[in-house]
Amino acid sequence: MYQNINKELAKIFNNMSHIYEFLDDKFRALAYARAAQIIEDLPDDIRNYVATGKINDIRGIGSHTVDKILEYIKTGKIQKYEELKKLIPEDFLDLMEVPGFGPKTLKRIYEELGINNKKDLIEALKDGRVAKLKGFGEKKVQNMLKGLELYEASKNRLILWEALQIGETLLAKLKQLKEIKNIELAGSLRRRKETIGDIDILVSCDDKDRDKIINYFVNLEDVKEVLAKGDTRASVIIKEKDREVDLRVLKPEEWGSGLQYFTGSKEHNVHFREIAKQKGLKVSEYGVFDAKTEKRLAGATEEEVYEIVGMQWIPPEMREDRGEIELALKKNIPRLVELEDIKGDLHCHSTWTDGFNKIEEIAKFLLENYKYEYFAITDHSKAVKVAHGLTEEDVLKQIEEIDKINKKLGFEFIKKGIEVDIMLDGSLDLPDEILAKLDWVVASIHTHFNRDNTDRIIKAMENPYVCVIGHPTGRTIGVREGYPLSDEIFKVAKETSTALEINAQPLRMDLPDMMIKKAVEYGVKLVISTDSHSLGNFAYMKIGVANARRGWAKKEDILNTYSWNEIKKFIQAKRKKFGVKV
DNA sequence: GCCGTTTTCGGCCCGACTGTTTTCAGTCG
Repeated sequence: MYQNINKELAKIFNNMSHIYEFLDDKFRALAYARAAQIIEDLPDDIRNYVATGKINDIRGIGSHTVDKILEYIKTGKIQKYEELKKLIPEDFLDLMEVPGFGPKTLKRIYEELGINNKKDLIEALKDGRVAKLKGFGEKKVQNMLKGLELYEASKNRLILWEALQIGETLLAKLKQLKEIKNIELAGSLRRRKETIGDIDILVSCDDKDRDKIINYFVNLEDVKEVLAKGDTRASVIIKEKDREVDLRVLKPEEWGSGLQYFTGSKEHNVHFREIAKQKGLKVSEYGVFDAKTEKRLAGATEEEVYEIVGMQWIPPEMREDRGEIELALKKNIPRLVELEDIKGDLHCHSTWTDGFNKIEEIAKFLLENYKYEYFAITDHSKAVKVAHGLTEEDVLKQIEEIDKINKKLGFEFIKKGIEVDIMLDGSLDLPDEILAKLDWVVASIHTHFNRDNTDRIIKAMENPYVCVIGHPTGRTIGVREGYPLSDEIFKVAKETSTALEINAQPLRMDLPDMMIKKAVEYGVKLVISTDSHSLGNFAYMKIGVANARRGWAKKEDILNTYSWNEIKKFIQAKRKKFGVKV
């Protein structure tokens, strides 16, 4: 059992990258930034890669970096980093993340004004000393102060769900302009990252309509402040959450290359362009060109942009440079799961515990608003006292009620389920005789978040009646990190025919994308669930599917894309394996 | 510091905007 060290190591390499930027060694800076990103993205503790020797096969991590990783594992320190830190004021490492505070700017302030901390720097910005430096000026200083203010305010990024709401609202308003030919959300929002910094909107139109569209955008009632406004783009701060929204305006023939470029990720684009370059092509947001003749070869659609570089179109959710480019070159991009594939929601709560709606109400709502074939009521069990969890008797009574409602509906729309609690020792807080009477059993951890919970989850998976592990890592985005888990859980999930949940609550998104990817590699079945506590929550399915796609999950990896009969086979197979009554 | 079907040396994605200039550097995405 271990505490994953990838994050701390990535942070160090990221800081080293900043220091090299400060020292004007931008290519070393780039190399370290890449190494940091790669390490942060690793699905496993880096020590496992060291132990198996796989560390030497990772593209972007060379021998010098490996040496530093080994040094860190052995001593808890990296000598080179300790030396580098002495070359830059401590505060500047964080400051370099602030818009307007680039390495050159900070260095000149340091060298010419002798300022080496954030407090003095703010003072010098305010009293005019910085503005007097050659090449600086009043406006630049104001922008730096503004950047600092914004940085402090937006340290917490928006969660995907909030960003999507904001983005789609703005999209709807812009769509009213008939001059707009194409429109899409771009950036990390289009890739459906779990947290979003800025919101990017892309439109295409004829040249003559550009001004009108940009002016319409910066004058929307949602806009609090205009940061920049040019011929091809505008940046604003919107009132809601003080968020930056960028609008880019493209020509119709540049739509594909522009959308590809502004969707990112940066790492994906850099890799993509490198490959294009090797093939004698030059890619920019304006199109794909022959590097020699400058002849324009593609750009109107994303498909043709990827195709001319010899690749399949890549779904935005995969564009993180995690191997998707290699797949696309081999024309092996999988058909990822889609919202329309989902046949039911297998985790929700009713008024029996902490939900807001009665079971019958939920059933009618889902029949009217979703094309689901089934859904499961999975209220809490008795250990969850704050939610008035169900006792054995309560479960039996709820089964009766569901039977009655199903009879009224004329078919078995509602499946009888439970979200049973996993105790500290891995046992469940309801007996097997009760679980055996239910159609669907979610087992979840709601206590002891500060320990490695691999053992508890494995023990729960070894219960023949547990169908799926709910929100497996227990994380809350921006609030609480998930508890450590070893890869053993994927192995045991596969062996015991237990599914893992992709919980779609906006603050959970649990499993996280990289663990979904790993589960898929292990051949583990997944269930995308909203964990709804009110009718509006069922809409979260959209971001659950998005998260699954970020983990490269296909339709067949997701259990609730199957009919109930097929799901029953999955459940029965597990019970058979454990030799209990099917 | 990384990487290699032209390379173990010499490259490392590309262009717009801003503020400061009067042709450009720095920053950003």
